[in-house]
Amino acid sequence: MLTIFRGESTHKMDQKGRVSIPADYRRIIIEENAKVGKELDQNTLVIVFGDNRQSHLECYPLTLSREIHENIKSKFPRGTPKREFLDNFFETKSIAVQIDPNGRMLLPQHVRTKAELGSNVCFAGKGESFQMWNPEKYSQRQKELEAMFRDEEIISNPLVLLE
Amino acid sequence: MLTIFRGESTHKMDQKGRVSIPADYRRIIIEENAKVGKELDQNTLVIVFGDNRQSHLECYPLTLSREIHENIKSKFPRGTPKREFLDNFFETKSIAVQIDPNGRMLLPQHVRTKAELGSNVCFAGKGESFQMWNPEKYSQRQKELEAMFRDEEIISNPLVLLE
DNA sequence: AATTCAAACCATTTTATACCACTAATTTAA
DNA sequence: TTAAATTAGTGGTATAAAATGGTTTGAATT
Repeated sequence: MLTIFRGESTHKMDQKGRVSIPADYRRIIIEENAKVGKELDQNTLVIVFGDNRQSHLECYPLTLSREIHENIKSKFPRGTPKREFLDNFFETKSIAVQIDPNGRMLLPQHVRTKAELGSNVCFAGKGESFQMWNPEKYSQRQKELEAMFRDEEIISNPLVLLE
Repeated sequence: MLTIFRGESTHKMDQKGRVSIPADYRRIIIEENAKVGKELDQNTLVIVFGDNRQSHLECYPLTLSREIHENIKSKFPRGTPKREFLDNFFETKSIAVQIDPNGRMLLPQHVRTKAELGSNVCFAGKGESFQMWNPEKYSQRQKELEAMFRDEEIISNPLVLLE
């Protein structure tokens, strides 16, 4: 089984804020969460909505959420500005949601508003996490990404960047 | 594990000073307190209002309150200025409140006054603790935080801070 | 005895969760 | 390769829980 979030897809969100989680993402989340323990948390995922520099939602299993938390704690002493900033970004500006029996999650209103989500939501796998986007914002971001390396370097194949 | 205070929300406070504690925070508090023992203390939480450098309330379960207390005792000998300062900050300028059968806490008048709390209270999860804020003060602080790293470093994603 | 404040109780609104049903797509097995 | 079975995605409804407002009781204070 691949523990890599892959691919892009669009799902419906209803008025109550319910969205189906792509089935393969769901499997990865459950499988990852199993490593952490606690049966109760088994179908939990963490969603970071962050501050105004980000217009999408960043989603990950408890394993990665915990890794980030531990990183923050060990690298930045309590009371320092960076610590406060990071705690705020990754903990205050985030939520934990449950996967319901139908494989959906329920996004609270303030999160939907923050990410400008309407009746359609784009999912994008990003390896160890996945993202949720407003479809327009998403294709906009895609264009930006494509343009980003078009001019300076002529890249026939992005693999060259890995050299 | 899910014992991390997360997210932000706003709750009403009535004239008597009663505020609902976000349900997930409540669960974490109870779960944490269970580690300490004493059935009586099961639904107690500690609120530090501190001195004038802080305009919010810092709230945590008995486990953390105890940990802080032990830390102070072991690191600063009785009679030293630092010891006096810390005792004053974390013990004198704090209260222990109960969670009532409806999931609310009752804030005494002097604490409400100190934190400038009116009919709306902002809750902000901070990992091992959570905070309560006057909504205006809160959004003001948020702006400050966001500005804090905008100019000096170009951060497309705060994760780079973790490298 | 009157006043104040905390605690308990009760009721309503809102929101989240569970439950059920349908369709489409995919997989499995005959 | 088709029919049956399963899984995915979606919508609606019923139920439970959370948030909050109000009233009453009880203890402590003046």
